[in-house]
Amino acid sequence: MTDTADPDLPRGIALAWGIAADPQRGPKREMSVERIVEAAVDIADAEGLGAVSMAAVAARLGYTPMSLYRYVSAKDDLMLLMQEEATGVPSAEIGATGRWRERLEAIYREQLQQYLRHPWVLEIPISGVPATPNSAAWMEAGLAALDETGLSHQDRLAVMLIVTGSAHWAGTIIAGYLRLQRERGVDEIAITQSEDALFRALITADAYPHLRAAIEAGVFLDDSDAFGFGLERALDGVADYIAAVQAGAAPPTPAWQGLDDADIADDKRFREARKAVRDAEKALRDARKVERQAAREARERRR
Amino acid sequence: MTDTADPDLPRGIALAWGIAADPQRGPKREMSVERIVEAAVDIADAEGLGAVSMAAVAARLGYTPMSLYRYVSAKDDLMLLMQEEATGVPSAEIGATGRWRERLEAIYREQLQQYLRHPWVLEIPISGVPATPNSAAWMEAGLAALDETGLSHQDRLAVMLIVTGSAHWAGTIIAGYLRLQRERGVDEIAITQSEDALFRALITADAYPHLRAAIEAGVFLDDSDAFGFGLERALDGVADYIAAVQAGAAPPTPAWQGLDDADIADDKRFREARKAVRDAEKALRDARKVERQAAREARERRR
DNA sequence: ACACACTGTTTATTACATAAACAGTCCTAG
DNA sequence: CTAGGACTGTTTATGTAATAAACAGTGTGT
Repeated sequence: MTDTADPDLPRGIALAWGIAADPQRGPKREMSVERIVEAAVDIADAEGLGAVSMAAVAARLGYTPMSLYRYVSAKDDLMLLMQEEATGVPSAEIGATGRWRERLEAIYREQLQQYLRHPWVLEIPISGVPATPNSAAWMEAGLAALDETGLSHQDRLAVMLIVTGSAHWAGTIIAGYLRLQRERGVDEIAITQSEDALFRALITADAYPHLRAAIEAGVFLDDSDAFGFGLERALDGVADYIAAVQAGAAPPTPAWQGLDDADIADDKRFREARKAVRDAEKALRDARKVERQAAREARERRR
Repeated sequence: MTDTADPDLPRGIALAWGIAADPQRGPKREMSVERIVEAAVDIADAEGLGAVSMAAVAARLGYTPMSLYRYVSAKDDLMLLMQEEATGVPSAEIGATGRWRERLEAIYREQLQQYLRHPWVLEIPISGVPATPNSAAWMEAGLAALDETGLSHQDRLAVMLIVTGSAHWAGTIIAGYLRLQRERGVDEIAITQSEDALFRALITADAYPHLRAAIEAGVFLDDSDAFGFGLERALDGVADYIAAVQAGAAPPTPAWQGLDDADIADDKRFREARKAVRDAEKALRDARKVERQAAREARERRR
């Protein structure tokens, strides 16, 4: 990794892509960007984004606050790397099985899961499409799923915007409830009940007749998956649209000109690197399998 | 306004509903909650939420920072009131004209407009359904529009969640671009172009074939309304659903089994499995990094 | 071998929320 | 009609941030 980093590339993005220049002289580094990010993510997972201060991260690693700035140019930089770490990559299964709809649903579920595992990601402001490897991987997975539909590239992107938006929205609301639970130290039922009570006290039938009727019907005590409902309706609509396009209503831009890595596919080092990626994918797949198994068993044990 | 405020009602919410007790003795008040909120909103509109400090608000009104605490119990309180102010109420036309679909579209448009007028609202974390008069008014307008559909109250709420979620998501992304424009002092075209260039440099066809193809097709230079597309698909799906319900068909409500590992997060074996997954993810990320590096070098060597 | 790029540390500055104590104002109970 | 005290806006103080600047030690390429 001796590249001269692009001078106009934001430092955080360069780090995320692993194309930041590493220093050659001077004393050995004791820390690493990875360890710093890991510590920061641990803190955020445990105590929220607000608890992530440079001092707290440094303390967790046993250093002084200022030392972190040798690795990360500013807190914003650290946040981008934390986001990238928490975003993760889509599971390999998504790319393998099923039709476009199932695959998009799987992406939604996995993204939502990531948001609930790391709810603080939702607090980081979005500035344009994130130009990092992991977020690109999610987009890639979605576009691959939509390949069979024959939609235009524009439409595919718009559909992916629905999926990621749904996950983001669901994550935002659900994480809000989970935060309330944690803050007040009570369970979900207590929260919904006190919320319902508050509404009953404030929402009068004369000022808000329809909302009041909904409250009376107990909608705020209901725990059905309203977000899943929303996604299903949206995908129904997408299916309609695809059918219409395929019936010849709108112009489907033919989308698939072959990939151009053919020119380096015979390069030895590249082939090795590619094989390593496949192996790593397999290892991840296996680890996820074990995780699911452990989750099942833990639930079993709980009962 | 001499009500004894509910003791268990959060002060901010009491203020929002105008049922907070006003003091009876002592010197005349020079300020008012309204003026404070107005000043705070002005600052946030002009310079972002980050610029709203107690000191800044006080300065704008010509007072010292601490004086605000006589009117607002804490900054969180002020934020809730700012949010309520910025949320506003739906325009009168929405309740008067059109079928459910047009009315929901109008709500979406107005909500999005509010978000773009006051983008800082999107930075305020959501905790449960906001129990304030103005947000209740938006919900009321939506439920009223859905009255004619004959859907269950649960379904109506779920549909409203789609509409508000769409506005929120669109606002989040668009506001992100507007912020970039303001920060860098350039126009929209410059932003999308530099973003497109960044993508072209980072997204390779071998690692992200579909995404690369989309970039080649110019999707990131395209300025069509992808969010409007998303809402229309979703409402298409809602229309299908309404038709199915009215035809008496059993509505398909898919129930995914729990996403929440929260209940077993303290299980030792599960935690270990989860850590293994994270390690595997990291290994994959590293392998991908090496692969990209190898691809770059292979191309270099080829020349 | 030595200059100097680099390390982690120390110290200082600035900005913020808010607690506590204060002096002046004016309502209301006696 | 007056005194007590509730209430006003202010001053001062405390604790927590991010990060700039200067520092003394370390190891590498020339």
